[in-house]
Order: sequence, then structure tokens, then C-alpha cells
Amino acid sequence: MRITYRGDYALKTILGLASHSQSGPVTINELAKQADIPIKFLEQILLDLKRGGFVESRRGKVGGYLLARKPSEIKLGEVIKFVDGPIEPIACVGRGYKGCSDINRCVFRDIWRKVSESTNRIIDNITFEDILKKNKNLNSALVYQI
Amino acid sequence: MRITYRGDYALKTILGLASHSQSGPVTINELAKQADIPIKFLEQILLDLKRGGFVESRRGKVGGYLLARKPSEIKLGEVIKFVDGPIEPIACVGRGYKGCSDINRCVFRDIWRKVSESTNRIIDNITFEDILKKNKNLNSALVYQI
DNA sequence: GGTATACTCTACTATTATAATAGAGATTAT
DNA sequence: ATAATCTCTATTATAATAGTAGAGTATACC
Repeated sequence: MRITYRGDYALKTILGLASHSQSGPVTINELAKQADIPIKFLEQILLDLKRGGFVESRRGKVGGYLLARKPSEIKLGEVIKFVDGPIEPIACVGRGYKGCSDINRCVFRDIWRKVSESTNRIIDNITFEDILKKNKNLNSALVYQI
Repeated sequence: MRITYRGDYALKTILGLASHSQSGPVTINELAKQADIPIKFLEQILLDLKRGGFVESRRGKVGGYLLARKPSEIKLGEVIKFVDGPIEPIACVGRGYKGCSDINRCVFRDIWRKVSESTNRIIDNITFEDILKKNKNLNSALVYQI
């Protein structure tokens, strides 16, 4: 698995929307500025997230994006897998793989499967509500340090 | 993390050498044939593995490659990290990363760190002796099935 | 109804990593 | 000497990634 910029940006954007989930829609521009993401790139990512059912949009003036579901109902794993594809460290782990002749006799495949499973166990057990809370703690902790 | 062909080939090659660890050196040609790896590509990989201290070579006639250490003393994680680089799913997890301005306030980094740790826990706990045994079981089981 | 503000959609492009391929050179057993 | 083998450097094709560009569509508000 490799988290791309696209995936990283998607996560940060969902988090950004989650932190505004009470107020109205947030514009692409604001989201881009907040997370330091190139605007035109973020446009594409948001359209993608919309197709994935993670966000909704409002057009025209006073438009913008908002979460389609509550932060507590969006898992980190869902988002990153939707955007960056399956999290397997190597393709042969996936279903229906035909690339290798002796796939059923491959010890390595079992190992990479275990890696996949342990990764999934982590990322599918964190919601954006969890992340939101952690984030607030991190930032307030930093304020008190100063 | 992403396991490349290079990394996958390296692991299969070490396993191939481990299974011949009693007899003499094995030629690149034999190794390539056994694991279905392009010869010229394998040449490069083996030179790399030699620099990494995993294998030794004998030149000239009756030459070839052999393991530099016992299979029980080579860990899967060592090899794959040497060949494919660090196993972090995203660069910001690594030491001395400077790409992100607010790295210390990033919740996601902590998550990817956990993923890295759980992956390492798996791959650093398997030696090529373990893999060798598992492989024999897999193959003999298949024979009995038929 | 015009206009500013926002999202929507498709096409294009630069850079980099990956996965090889090619060929000449060096070493050693016989 | 020579055949077999490893050694080293350069080159290349393909694909993924990370954007950039620009024209189009919808909506609130005056």
C-alpha cells in the first residue's frame, strides 16, 4: 500500500469538512487554503469523493461542500481505499489475481495477506469523529505548551 | 509500502538459495529459471543483495551464488526493506521528514505510524528458515491432494 | 434578467519510478 | 586457451502520479 498525495489530501479534506459539520457548506477555496492543497487538484478529488458518497455539494453562490454522512459514520479505511485503491502491499493478495502461476503454493502471499489484514484492522476501526477529537487534543496541547 | 517486482524477486531468490543451502553455489540462470525472473534483471538484484550482505558469489566456472548467512538468521523484513526501501505507507512517517509544515499536529501521521509498526512486527518476525518449512508443507500438501 | 460566485467536466502535461534490456568487461576451472 | 560465470554501466519503454488549463453549468441576489 502506498498513500498518495491524492489520498492524503482526501483525508485532510474530509477532516476539514468534519470540523465544519455544524455550519453551512465550505468552499473548495477554503478547504484548499486550510490544508494547503492545489485548488484545481482538490476540485477533482472532491468530485471523486462525491461520487463515492462521502460528500455533497451545493452549487452557485453560498455553495460549497459538506459531509454526506456524520463523521462518526465515515471510516478512515473507507476513504483511503476508495481514493487510493486496495491497501494490499502487493497485487497478488487481491481477489481474482492471475499473474502468478503457482499462486496457491506461494508462502509469501500468505505473509502479505497478514500484513493487509493487520492494516485493515487499524484503518477500518477509526472514524472521522475519533480523528476530530484527537486533532482537537493535539492542537490544544500545543497551545498550552507555548 | 508497496512490494515491487524487484522486492518480490529478491525474496524468491533468497528462498531459492535457502533451499539449496547444503549444496554448492547456484547460478543466476538456475535461480532465474526456478522463480521465472528475467535473467538480466536478476543479475542486478543479486549484485544488490550481495552489497547488502545477504549473499556471496563465486566467479568463473562452477561459480554462482550462495547465502552469506544461515536461513534462520535472515529475516524477511530485512531483505524487503533493503531492496524496496522503508515500509512506511507514506513518507511523513519516516525520520527527519520535513515536507509538512505542521507535522507535529498531524493526526494522520500517528495512524500511519501504527500501520508501519504492525507491518514491521509481522515481517521482522519471519526468518527464511520459517519460510522454507512452510513452503515444504505447502508443496507436499499439494502433492497429496492430487 | 444580469452578474458574481461557486461547482462540474474533460483534456493535457511534466516528472518520476519501475521493470526491464543491452553489451562489454573481469574472473576462474579445466 | 576457452568456456562458463559473475560484474558493471548505460539505455529505454511504460505507467502512475501530481498537477494545470480552460470552458461549461447552476444559483443567490440585486
